[in-house]
Amino acid sequence: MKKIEKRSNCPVSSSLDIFGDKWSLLIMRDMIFYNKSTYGDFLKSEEKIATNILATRLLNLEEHNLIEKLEHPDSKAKVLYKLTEKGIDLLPIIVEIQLWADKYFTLPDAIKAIIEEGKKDKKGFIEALTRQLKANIR
Amino acid sequence: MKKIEKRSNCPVSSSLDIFGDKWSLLIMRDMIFYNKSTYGDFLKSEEKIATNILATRLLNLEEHNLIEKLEHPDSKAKVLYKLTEKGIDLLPIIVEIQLWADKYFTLPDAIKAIIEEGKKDKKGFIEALTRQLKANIR
DNA sequence: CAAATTGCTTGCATATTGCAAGTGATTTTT
DNA sequence: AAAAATCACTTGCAATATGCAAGCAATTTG
Repeated sequence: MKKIEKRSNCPVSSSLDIFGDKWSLLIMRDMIFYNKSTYGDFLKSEEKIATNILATRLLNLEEHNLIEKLEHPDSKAKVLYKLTEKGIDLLPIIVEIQLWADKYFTLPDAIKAIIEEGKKDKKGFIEALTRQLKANIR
Repeated sequence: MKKIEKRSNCPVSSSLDIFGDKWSLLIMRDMIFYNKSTYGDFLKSEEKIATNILATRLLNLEEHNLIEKLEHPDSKAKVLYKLTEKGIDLLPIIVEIQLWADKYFTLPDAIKAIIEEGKKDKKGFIEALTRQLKANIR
């Protein structure tokens, strides 16, 4: 599969060993904020991930238990990718990235609207969304 | 130099376009938490970044104004890399990564000690360290 | 003033990413 | 029930990024 080498015991380094690439957090964003759950959903994202890269990233996320691969209830042809608690717990990181970007980039209004809640009440927003997402996986 | 293509207007995507690789946040960690400021300092880090990679990452961070390259006060042979406000503002992201790692990895005690403060009073810790770092760049 | 240090650059091997075109298993359409 | 479309990938190959080792010019140190 993949060679997973841990560069050090530093928490930042160890975390980046798992999701420190250009795509993993975008997949997690898709699942957390846009409820995407199938291979096709991810392929349709604005950033246009290549299909083979998507496959390897999904595998990696699954191996590290950030997501789970399940049978899709609607069809045998589909696969359901589902967030785990460990994956949902990346939300605070993603929110902080959004807030940083909000401070230093000019963002489209549609996106600013999504961020607005986290800006006004970060803790509350993260807690509420986390609770909602975790309720969904039980 | 480098081809910088913005994949989309998504804040997460745009941010990852800048620091979404395996090394950039480690350099920022070194500057924020360990007061590293020279090329040699970064090379000495536990993760053993290759010298050419370090050079390109520093250039990239500088181009995006996360760090500044200045004359070193002690010696003309040295270069001083200094955090900018934009760079210091990555601290909340790094702290959230540390807290996530603390939850899901077994970390060495020495590192747990550093994280402990952020765990007990995240907001206070981030604010205090941010203030301190920003005081240093004026 | 020779040796060491500092901050890189250069060349080359290996690994990762990206693109385009399949493929086989289902599912939908006719 | 056959044909077409959808779905989740895989495969081959080119382009790019990473990693390793050596080299180098400008200081600085002994």
